Amino acid sequence: MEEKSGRPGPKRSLSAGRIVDVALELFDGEVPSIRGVAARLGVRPNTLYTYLPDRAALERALVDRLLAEADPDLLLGRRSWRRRVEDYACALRGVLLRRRGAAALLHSAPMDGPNALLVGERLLALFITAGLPPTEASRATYAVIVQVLGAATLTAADQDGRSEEEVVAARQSLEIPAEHFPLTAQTWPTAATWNTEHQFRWSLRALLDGLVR
Amino acid sequence: MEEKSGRPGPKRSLSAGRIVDVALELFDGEVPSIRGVAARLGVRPNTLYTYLPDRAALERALVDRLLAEADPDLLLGRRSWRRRVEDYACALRGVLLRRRGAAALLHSAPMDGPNALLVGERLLALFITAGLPPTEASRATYAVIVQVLGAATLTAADQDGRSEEEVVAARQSLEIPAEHFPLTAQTWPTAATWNTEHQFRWSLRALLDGLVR
DNA sequence: CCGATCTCTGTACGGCGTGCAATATTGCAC
DNA sequence: GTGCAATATTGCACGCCGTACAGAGATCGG
Repeated sequence: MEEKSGRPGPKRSLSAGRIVDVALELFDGEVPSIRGVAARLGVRPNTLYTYLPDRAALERALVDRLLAEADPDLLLGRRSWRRRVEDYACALRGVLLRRRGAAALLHSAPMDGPNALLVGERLLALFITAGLPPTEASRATYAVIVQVLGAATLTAADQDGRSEEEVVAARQSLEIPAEHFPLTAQTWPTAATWNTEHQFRWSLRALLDGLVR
Repeated sequence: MEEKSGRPGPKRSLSAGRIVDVALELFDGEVPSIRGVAARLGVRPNTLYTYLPDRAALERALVDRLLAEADPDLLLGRRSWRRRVEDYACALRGVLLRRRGAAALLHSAPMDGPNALLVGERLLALFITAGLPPTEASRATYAVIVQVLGAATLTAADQDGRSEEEVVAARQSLEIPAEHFPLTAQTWPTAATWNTEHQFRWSLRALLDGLVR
């Protein structure tokens, strides 16, 4: 019934989707190795090459999956457009921080998967709602993507598995040579919170202010 | 005369600095391998471990070198503070794009080297000049860093060695399914220019507007 | 001159991505 | 049913990678 085409050869024991599934499951800070994924699937490494051209394809597929873990429907609804952008951005940030290293991955490949397009479309709609002409709305969309991914990547690198409180405490106790960097030393209590969700929201709000000024 | 301490053992044939030198020279999209650097130095790979604890240390050292390639003095002078931020940001972007992959590298390690601190201090001073209270100036500094590194990283990933014109042309000829993403399709000519310096400056200006609103 | 100390090398281990030929399995045409 | 062509999976191999470890040679203070 649901047998696909009448092509000869043995049945496939896997699928690209299943491979990405377990790669995602194994994902922890880094994209798992081909051999690691194969081992978890109880299969020789080369078997994966039946389903994927190379490791880069696995990475690309992972990017799209990860993007889908933040619910794009947060960009819909009847809340204010700013609220929706903020909520979605925070959700995405959360996903990228929980999956350590995911941010760097997202950042390393051009995002042209279907999920990326969907998010772009909805951001675009939001900015047009906010009164921007289409051209500026497009630019604003990219600016927001940059800010969200950039912040998530830096925070993920700095965090490295620790909780937000631990990271702040660790930074707070850093010694800044006040004779060379007086302003930095003076404002260091704030700089210690650079990688918090609070700072994330603050930056995002500032950017949105500037975009619709 | 300049002989260091009277410590036994043969003279060192290298130095950490020299290693970073040739690593930078060999850098092209990715941090060169330990073995590659050693080969270029005419030495066995393990020799490098006399000067560096591990490969991560090489990466960290490279980050600081790369950061220094954009002249921090661009943040000084008597031009308007906005102009200085913009000029420095563009210079840094240029460095990160010329050295493909450098952006991702900068982004993957917490930046706490001396060069990073210097840049931070000067940005801080600029925002205080602009009238922000110290706490907000600190936050603004980070927001700018995020935007610059984020944009450079995404652009570097998308560019992959091609010129700006080639990238724009390639994106322009992409087919966007208008029935699913009407707004995206409509504004695609703009989206094709997302990774240009022009868009970079536009986003940065918007962010600065929002920061000092 | 001795012994301590340090640099550099030889060798090796375990991991990686992946190319290639062989093997086993299947569906289709006859 | 039988043979054929297409296919999935494997075994093996290659050339990379980072780096641990022990030993050889150089260079110093005493």
